[in-house]
Amino acid sequence: MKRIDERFPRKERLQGKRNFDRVYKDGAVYRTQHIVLFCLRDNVEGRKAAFVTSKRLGKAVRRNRIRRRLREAYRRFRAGLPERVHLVFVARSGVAELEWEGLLGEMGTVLLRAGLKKS
RNA sequence: GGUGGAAACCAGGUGGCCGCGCGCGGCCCUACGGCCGUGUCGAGGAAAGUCCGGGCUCCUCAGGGCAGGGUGCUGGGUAACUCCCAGUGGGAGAAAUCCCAAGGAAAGUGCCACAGAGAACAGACCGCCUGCGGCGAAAGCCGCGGGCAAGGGUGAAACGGUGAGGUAAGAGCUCACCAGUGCCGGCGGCGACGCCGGCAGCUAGGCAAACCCCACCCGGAGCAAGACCGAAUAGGAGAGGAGAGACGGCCCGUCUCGUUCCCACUCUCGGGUAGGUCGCUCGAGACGCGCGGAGACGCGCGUUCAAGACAAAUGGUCACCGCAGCGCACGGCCGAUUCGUUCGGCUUCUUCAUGCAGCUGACAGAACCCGGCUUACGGUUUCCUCCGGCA
RNA sequence: CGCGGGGUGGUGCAGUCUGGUAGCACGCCGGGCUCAUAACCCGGAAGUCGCCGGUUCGAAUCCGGUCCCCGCUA
Repeated sequence: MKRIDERFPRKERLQGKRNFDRVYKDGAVYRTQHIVLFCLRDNVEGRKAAFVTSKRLGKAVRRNRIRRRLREAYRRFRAGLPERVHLVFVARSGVAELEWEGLLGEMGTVLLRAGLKKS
């Protein structure tokens, strides 16, 4: 079996306030129960993603854990995504209680809805 | 076994698979960077709150004062502290032990509600005693005046306590003892202070976490400090300045021609935004040993380099093992029973001792770096206090 | 990183500086007025003063600690 590329290097992280603002302003929005996805495909450089955990989700330890799990889940789908797309994943309350399989499933769902992934 | 208290320590482990950051090595490469390999490498005791104290950096700098703020028993530790250690004096407790912003109220100002007669150079309601007058058989009562502060009552607090003398009744009015205050002396201690002796006066309220006084300390900002590199656009400074003149503006000139400057163009320079790099981790460092000290801590020697992110890395997932608790089963005990069994309850003690792919596992994430404080929180060990039982 | 403001009946606020009585409005409850409702009139209940300590005879108030909420600068 061919090993799939599950890496997520630093340069694929979305950084800088202006990039975020652009995705929030011009990007399309897709929601599931625990994830909100902002997605911008027009006129962007590279494939970049970011994960947002607001203070409402808990203190720093809890937010870090949520963000790390989201990133791990994203890694599983990264290779099948388009080359030019900016993504911002926003965690909603309840993600922390989600099982790993459930989180993977939800990540797949939200990417499917955004049309970034074939079923 | 319980109970209360004090210290010290730990912060589950191992291994796959997939990732992230950093360092090192190699290869590719103009460079940014990419790929591969590799590592005693990669969160905490509080990384937290940001309550103190420093280092570091910049600003202002001739020195000082005032204002403002902080601290407040003594001695020591420290780079420094509001911290720590050792003591002193108070307080809590049966004890182990713990707690205390603990200078000054005979510098000044202010406050002390309600109650109460009186609350700050005390006061006289009831009361006690007494002189005179009146009434009355008397006890006594009434009126006017005087003496007193023992007793009652109020209050958080009422101007020493007990006893004796004294007196009309009383009172530190006098005396003895005690408590407390001030002063002097001696002894011990570096000192706070303690102990002892003497003298004085006769009692002097509390609150300075009220204003304040006294002593000591404090310049301001903060790593988004600060340093360097530096697009695009606009603007600034300087240099060059061809060609055309039918054609920009201005000046000289009637016009033509011509010239200077501006503009345009080219080049250079400096400031500087976005952005990037540095600051950024070797430091009051960590560990070990020895010495000094009662301790905080200090000194010496040796070894060692152990996170550096920036919409913010240090993880995700699976398996096994360990510890503690819980649950269930089994076992044990008790009760009921149709006495094969089945059902229900308990499993708190003693001895022996078993299983489960069972469940649960605390507080919490570095953001320039240290020293503290405070708060959150799971567990282990040791020592001590008191209580109960057994020997 | 550095600061500021706030927490008091159900709600919104006074009172805190200068310590002794917690007050106002709306709402709520009961009664009256009305055929009835509103308005109006009368009466009433309701507050661990965020929490924990300390100072004081006495603390919402003074002091220290702590928790939460809101906001500001870069």
